[in-house]
Formats: sequence, C-alpha cells, structure tokens
Amino acid sequence: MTEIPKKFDHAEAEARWAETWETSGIHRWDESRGRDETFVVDTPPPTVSGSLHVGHVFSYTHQDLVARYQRMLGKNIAYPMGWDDNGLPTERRVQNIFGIRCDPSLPYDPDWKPRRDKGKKDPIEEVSRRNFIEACSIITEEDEKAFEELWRRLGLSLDWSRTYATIDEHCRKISQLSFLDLVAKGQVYNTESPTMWDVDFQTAVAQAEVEDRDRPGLMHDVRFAVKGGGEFTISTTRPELLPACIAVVAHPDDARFKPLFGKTAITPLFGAEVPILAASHADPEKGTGILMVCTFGDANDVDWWKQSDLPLKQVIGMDGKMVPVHFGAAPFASIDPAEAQRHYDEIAGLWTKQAKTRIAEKLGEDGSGPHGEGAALVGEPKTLDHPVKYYEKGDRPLEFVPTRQWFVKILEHKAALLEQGKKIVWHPHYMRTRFDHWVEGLNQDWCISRQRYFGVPFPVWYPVRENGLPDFSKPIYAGADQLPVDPMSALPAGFSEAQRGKPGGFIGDPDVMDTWATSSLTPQIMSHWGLDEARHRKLFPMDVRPQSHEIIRTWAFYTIVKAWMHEREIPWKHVLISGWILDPDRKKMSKSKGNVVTPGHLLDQHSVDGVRYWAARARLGADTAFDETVFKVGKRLATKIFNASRFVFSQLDRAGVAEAMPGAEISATLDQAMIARLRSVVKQATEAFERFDYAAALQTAEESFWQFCDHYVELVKGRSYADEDSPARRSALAALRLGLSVHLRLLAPFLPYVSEEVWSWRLAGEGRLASIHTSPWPTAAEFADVATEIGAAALVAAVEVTSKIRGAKSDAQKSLRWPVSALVVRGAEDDVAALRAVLADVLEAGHVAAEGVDLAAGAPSEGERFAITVTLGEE
RNA sequence: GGGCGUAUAGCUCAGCUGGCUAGAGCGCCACGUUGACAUCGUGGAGGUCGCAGGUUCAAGUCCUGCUACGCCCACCA
Repeated sequence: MTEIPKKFDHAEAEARWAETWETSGIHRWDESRGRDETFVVDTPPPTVSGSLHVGHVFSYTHQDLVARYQRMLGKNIAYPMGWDDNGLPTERRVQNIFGIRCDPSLPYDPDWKPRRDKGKKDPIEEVSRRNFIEACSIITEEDEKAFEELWRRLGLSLDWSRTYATIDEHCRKISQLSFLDLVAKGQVYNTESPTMWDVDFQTAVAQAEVEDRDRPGLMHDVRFAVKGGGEFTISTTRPELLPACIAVVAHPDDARFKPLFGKTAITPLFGAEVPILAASHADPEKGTGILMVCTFGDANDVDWWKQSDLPLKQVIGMDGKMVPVHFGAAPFASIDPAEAQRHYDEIAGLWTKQAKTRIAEKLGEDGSGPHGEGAALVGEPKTLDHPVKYYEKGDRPLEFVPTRQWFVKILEHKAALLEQGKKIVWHPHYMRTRFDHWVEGLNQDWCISRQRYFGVPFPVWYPVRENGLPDFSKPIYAGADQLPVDPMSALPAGFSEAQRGKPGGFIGDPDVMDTWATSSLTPQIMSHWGLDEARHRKLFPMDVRPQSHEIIRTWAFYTIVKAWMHEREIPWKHVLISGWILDPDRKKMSKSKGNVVTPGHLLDQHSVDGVRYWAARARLGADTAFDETVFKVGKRLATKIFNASRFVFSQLDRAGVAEAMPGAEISATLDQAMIARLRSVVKQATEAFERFDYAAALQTAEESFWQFCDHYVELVKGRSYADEDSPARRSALAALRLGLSVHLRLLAPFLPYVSEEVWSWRLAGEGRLASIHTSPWPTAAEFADVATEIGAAALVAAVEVTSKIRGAKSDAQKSLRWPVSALVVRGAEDDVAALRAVLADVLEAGHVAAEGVDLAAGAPSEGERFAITVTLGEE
C-alpha cells in the first residue's frame, strides 16, 4: 500500500504523472472502436513561431477539459497534436535568425549549413530554395520541441503518437489530394488578374489575410482639363498613380458632372486622354464627387477595370517601386509624349511613397494646370486618417498587381456555406454571427497560391510552347499515386528532365499553397481522407473544433469550405471559441506590446493545476484578465484536495477499510443527506459539461467540495474517530470514501495532477481504472443503493446550527472546542425533525452537552430556518 | 460607417426561462484554531447591479435609447 506523503510536491508529481500517462498510453486513440463511441477533437495546430504565450496555455486547457470529461465518460478520444510550421511566419523567422534569403535561381549546395552567429551588419546571404527549406526545417524542429515540452507539462491529454506537421509528407499529400479533388470538381482555376500583393514578401495574399489599418495620408485636390475647354477637380490620396489613370468617373445621378459624361479629360503632367464616365461606385458626398480610376489604386478600380474595355497601365512593380514605362505608344499614349516621359523618368525606380511626394511637388508647379495655366494642385494637400489595406503580417500597404494565381471558387457558394454554418453548433452561439458576416462580405475568391518557398507545392506543370512561353491554360496535373510531389524536381508523366523549361517541354509550377490551404484540412489530415476510407469514417465529421475568434474568417471558414467542397459535409459538430487573455489594463496581451508572461515561469510558480484552474474559470468566448490571485486560488484548491484525501484515507486505513463499501452501509441521516446533495451536484456538473460549459462545472464541483470539507467532514469527525466498529462509524467511513471519490472525479479534468496523485493512493483499480482519468465520470447510478430519499435538508439544518454555535464561540472569543452548556432551537416541525435526525453529530461537532439541549417546534427567527440560542459553558 | 460582445462589492467573477432582504473567492479588519490543511474556521466592513426611460404586482434579470470599453467587419477619392 502506498504510503501517503505529508506534503504535495507539485513539480515532482507533474513530472512523474506526465511520464506515467505517456507510457501507459491512456491518451491514445483506439482505432478499432467505432465512430459512435469516439470523441474527436480537431486540435488547433499552433503556428510554430518560436514564442509561447499564456494565451496558448489558456485555450489549449479549454480543449483538454472537454477531452478529459469525454474520456471519463468512456469515450475513445481522438485528440492529436499538429504543428503549423509551413508558411510565412517560419520563413520570416528563419531569415532573421540565419540572415539568409531565398534565391530560387541558385543551385542546391549540399555542404551549406546555416549560421546563427551573424551580426546585423553582415550581408544577407542568398541561398537556394532547397537550402532555404532545410534551414526552415531546423528551426521548426526546435520550436516544436519547446511546444511539446510545455504541452506535456500542462497535462494536455494529447495522443502524441498522432502528431503531424503541416509541412510533413502526409500533410503535403493530403493538401495536394485536396487540390486535385477541387480540380476534378471544377472548383479551382488559375488566372492572371490584379491581386492583392505584398511588396515586401513579394507574394499574393488572400482577402482573409488582409486588414485595414488607419494611416495618416494626404489628400490632394488636382485639376484636370476637359478636352475642348473647361476643367474639374478630383481629390486623391495617391497622386503617384496619375500616370496609371485610365478614366475619370462620377455618379450617374450627379448633376454637377452630368454635362461632362462622354467627354474626354486630359491628365495633368502626363497628358493622357481619358474618358469621363458615369460609375455607380462614385459617391457624390466624398471628395469632390469625381475621381480618377487607376490601375490600380483599390478594389474599386479593379472591379471597374474588369468590366471596362480600357487598357491596363501598370506602373507599380512587384517590388513596390515605380516601373519604367515608355510614353507615346499604347497604353501610355499622351498628347505630349516627350513631356510625359520627362515627368515620369523622375519617379521611375522610386518607392511609391517617394513617387507620391515627387508627383505632388510637380503638380504644384506653375504650368502643370489644365491647358497649361497655373498649378494643377489646388492649395496645400490636407492631412487625413484613412484606412489602408495591409497584409496582416506586413509592414507596407498592399498593392494590386496583375499576376497569375490559383483561386478556389467560394463566391458562388456563399449561400451553401452559410447553410453549413447553421448546421454547426457554435459555443458561444453568437460567434456564428461573425462567420455569417464574413461569408456575406466575401468579395473575392480564395487565392491559394503564394510566391514563397516553405509550403506545399502545387502538383502541377505547364507545357512550354514552341515559342518558349508556358501555356498556363493547359496545366498538367500529377497523378494521385505521385503525391506528394514537388514539380520543381519531379517530372510529369511522359516527359524527361531534359525537357524542363525547353520549347515543347514543360515547367513546374514554382508557387506554394497558402498555409490555410493545408490547415483547412486538419480533420482530413487526421482522418486520412482520400487514403483510408474506413479510418476517415471513424473520425469524420469530428466532434469539436476549439479555436479563437480572430481566426473564424480563416481557419474555421476555410475548413468549412473544404469539408463542403470535398464531401458536402460539415467538418465538425461543435465549434468552441475561447476568448483572449487581457492584461490587467484590459488590453489584449501580445508580443508587440511587451506585456507577455512566459508560461514556464507561471507553471513553476503556481503549479500546473493552479494555472489550469485559472484557465478553466473563463467561460468560452469571454476575454479574461490575467490575474495572479486566481492562480493562487487554484493552487490552494489542489492543496485542499491533497489534505482532505489524506484525512479520509487515514481514517479508512485506521479502520482497515480497503475496498469500496456497499451503499447500504451509509445508514446515518447526515451521511445520506450529504450524498443526496452530491447527487444534484453531479447532475449539474454533468449538464454543464454536456453544453461545454466547463467553467460552470468547475464552479459547481469546487463549491461542493469546499462545503464537503468545511461542513460535512467536520460534522462526521466524531463518528469517524471512534475506535470501535459500529454501524455509525461504518456509515461515516463509507460516505467519506464515496464523497471524496466523487469529488475527485468531478475535479479531475481541471486538476489532473493532484487528483491523479491522491487517487493513486487508495482508489486506483486495475487496468484502465488505474488512472482517475479513465475512471468513470460520476453518475446517479453510483448512489443507487444509498438511501437518499430524505434529501439534503438534514445537512442544511446541521450546517445552520453548527454555524450558529461556531459564531457564538467566535463572538465570545472562545475556541471552537469550548463547551456549550445549553442549546435552544426552535423551528418548523419538518426542520426540527430533520435536525433531530442528525442531532448527535451536531452536538459532537459543537461540543454541546446533551442535557442542555432544548429542541422543539416553534417560531424561527426572521428570515431564518431556526431560532437558536447558544449558551457557552465553563471550561 | 455597420455588426458582435462586455459593463454586478477595492480585485476576479457567479447570478438559467423576472420574485434578491444581490452572492462567491481574493484582498482588508478582528478573533479563534493549528492531531487532514506552508493552514483552516468564525465574524465584520464593503454594492443606488454603467446611465436614462419603459413594460410588470414585481427588473441585476425583459424592451428602447444613450455612454464607456473590447473585438469583428467596411469600396483606401
């Protein structure tokens, strides 16, 4: 028999049990069991970006609470771990750490090793694509190790044998299978069109990765000439796009400009003749009511350009600089090509920001105005704050640049996707509104190609025409048996390596997929969709998707898209949305604000159970303050569990009770009343967990446990201390054991370490029951043979009288053991009867002389159950 | 500009379909224990439930408007 320790060494217990759980395999998914007895968690694969955050601890604990509850229900838990390591965050980190940059044109150097010792001043080293990817792998491997260590310590009941990484072979295969399936279903296309482009990362980005930032800007009022005489003024924040102006538009109903429609405007400086047209997107209230359309200033320009026959004048390059253009010939026609060229040459090669300033200066010069009179610029540019589109990870505004990209058709499926959203239960329910609004507001198909390196390649080649140019209209797709494939090194069927890049040959698609194109498949990655149908059916659709709310538009949305496109299914039945951690000033904690607390330190200081307790107190969706005192409360609860268990087990040991006693042994009224109350506690906690409200379950269980300790245990001590065996003592011991066992199990999902520790002393059975975490969640069936018909009233009465006695002693500044010589209690007949049934325990606990008791029916005090008079005795 | 959410003791939070003389824990003060308890117990101080209307016999709980904060979204003139 285990010797019961005197003190709880959190750190030691954490290390020991984490190890035991892993070796015993109690967290492993059992592939042989059916779907209906399995509970599947679509674990979020965290972006492996190097730094761990309390926010991680917070939300991953939430999932684990649910998983642990389900495990105790007897479910076969499928709870894998994944790492999202592909994509830009990793590339950016690797570039910084090693001081390198990828140049895909370089050949692979097998002897190259990344170096960390580079200073900031050392030149950036250019490396081949393959070397770059290898460097990425080195970093992600290290990061994943750090994450795993924390996850294990945190007691996440993950199945570590099912770990995946979004860049690994399996994930690349599933991602490419998904792509090919979408090709087969006609849901994906590639096209050259203006796309939001990050000039620093030099890649296309999707709508979901774009955010508006308020930035100061300058509003320029610029005079345009009307051909044949006259002028008007437009307002613009982007004068550098003047050479890209293709039209001027105003609202069709705007009386001010109606006379101009159909006429031709002449742009200042560049002398381009552009039509003046009506366009419904022009807002008469904004600016001067008339604006220029450029290729491309914003999404409006793109939309409008697409439905017009007007030319494309691309002046911004992929690197964010003004590209050299030649004036005179289409599309850069001008009434004075030499003058236009002279102006443009001054800005060619400049960053857009510099070009903006230069153009503004030139517009302010005399002679730039319409028909050569005065300055085109009216007054001084006015400052304003306006929203500017940025890539969420980027530092400079996005530009619209025409490039060839792959798109998934989502716009035409809005209605269907909204329907899918309705089939999923969102917790909290109002989070579905976010999803709905996002879907309703979609205005672009999903651009899934990125001009980057550390990602999943497209399983695609293009034939090269005799003129040496690729024919993008006839992509050659890889066969499913080839996957995963890298078209830059592998060959399409029927071609040889010698034909790569040659006329009549082929080229590989150099792009990689958006990282969401892979993480949108986390359910399919786990279920082996497309590879193992039987396994897929055992895991899909999944039960729950835990995630945070800021990625509803990306992760949740894209996952719903993929599940629907592939199988017309929902990916999971429930979505659980965790809130955010706020620092004490109510700001979101984030790295950039420098207010992040590292999780390791927290766990050292407050114990894992204490930290989990804090996380568990936060309801789904609710943002939570980072509050040190809550950790302490959690740690103390763990200590209380430890000590209460020591007491109960020492009593059992003393009486020689090793096994559970039959419920019929619980014969004393007080004990039955305690069990009666426990019955409703179990019901409440279970109902809370069933609706994923773990916080309410914790509250219920915790409160009940403290009452159990403070009231019941104190009241029953007299009988349990008795030396002689008797029905009264046996009842006390049986009830203590049952009460403790139930409370331990109710609290086990929250405080896995302390509950496992004390469980192991005396309650652990054989096999799966060796762990509390695979022991059955308490149900009413456990109380079936305990007589609980009397209800909890007797316990309530006993507690009330006992509290009064304690209060009287406290008022008199006497010890709680001070004898009571007289106790007078009056109350309703039922209450008096209830009290009479537990009187012996009350007198014992209160040190009340039996001969001084006067208990009878009578009027209680105002608002109370009893009228109680306590008279203290002499020592 | 639109939408979602939150506003309850000094702090962190409970208060489900309206009945509250509004609760818990922490913190604070006083006392008592320390033979399950690096503790625990008893008692105490502390709230016009963001503001203003309304519905109702009755509103922290329902409705309307407003304010503050947070978040999400928005065609950058």
